[in-house]
Amino acid sequence: MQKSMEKRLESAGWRVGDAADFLELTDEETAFVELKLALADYLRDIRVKHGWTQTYVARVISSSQSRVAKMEAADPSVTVDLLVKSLLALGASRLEVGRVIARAA
Amino acid sequence: MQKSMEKRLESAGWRVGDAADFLELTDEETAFVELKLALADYLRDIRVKHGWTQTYVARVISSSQSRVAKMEAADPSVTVDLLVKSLLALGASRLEVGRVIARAA
DNA sequence: TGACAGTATGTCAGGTCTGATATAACTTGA
DNA sequence: TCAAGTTATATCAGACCTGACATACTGTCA
Repeated sequence: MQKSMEKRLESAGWRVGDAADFLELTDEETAFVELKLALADYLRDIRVKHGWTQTYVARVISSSQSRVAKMEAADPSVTVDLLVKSLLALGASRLEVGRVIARAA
Repeated sequence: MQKSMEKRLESAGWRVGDAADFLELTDEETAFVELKLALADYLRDIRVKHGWTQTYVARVISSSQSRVAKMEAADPSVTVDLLVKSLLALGASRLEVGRVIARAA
């Protein structure tokens, strides 16, 4: 695993220390977090591409600015459900969502 | 929308009546439910293909038989998170999950 | 430097989801 | 038909997630 990914995982609220510590994450857990990170990144991409603020996005998806920030950070308190619903609310298609998830890790 | 899909949505706990009632479901909501149904169907496919019982799957994913049944029925009380985690626990890859979601509605 | 817009982080009450349990319904073979 | 195996449905306490709010941080412009 690359350092950059470890950093993302850490800031996403997952402890990633030395090799021994890292073994605490099973393959499934890693896959799940990466999947969440992919959705989170995509959410930010869409927002930035359109020049929207987190506050604006929050209004569109009936949430709050702070939660949008947490979503983009793939915070552990954010579910895949919320990410997917948000993406759909912002106009992304089911096909798009699937492709984002399927993108090679 | 086909009758068969309306039936799936209904049994998944979503009210689908006449045309007017149907309008209560927004496009996003429909896309989200269909996404869940796709994951649910895939979970059942994997299980049946391997000849596993719901009880066995429950043990593998550290859950209960009743919840596996609800998952396969795409019950409203089941989240996408749970479906995705379960699929990953059963050996499905992130790529596979993405493809299932992306499959044309 | 200050003021401002935007983003990040911490907290929490209320609502939702989860595994577990009980039990009903369905299938299949003898 | 009965019994055993499997799946479906109902319920609930405890765990978790959510939007909202407060506040801190960051960048930018004058």
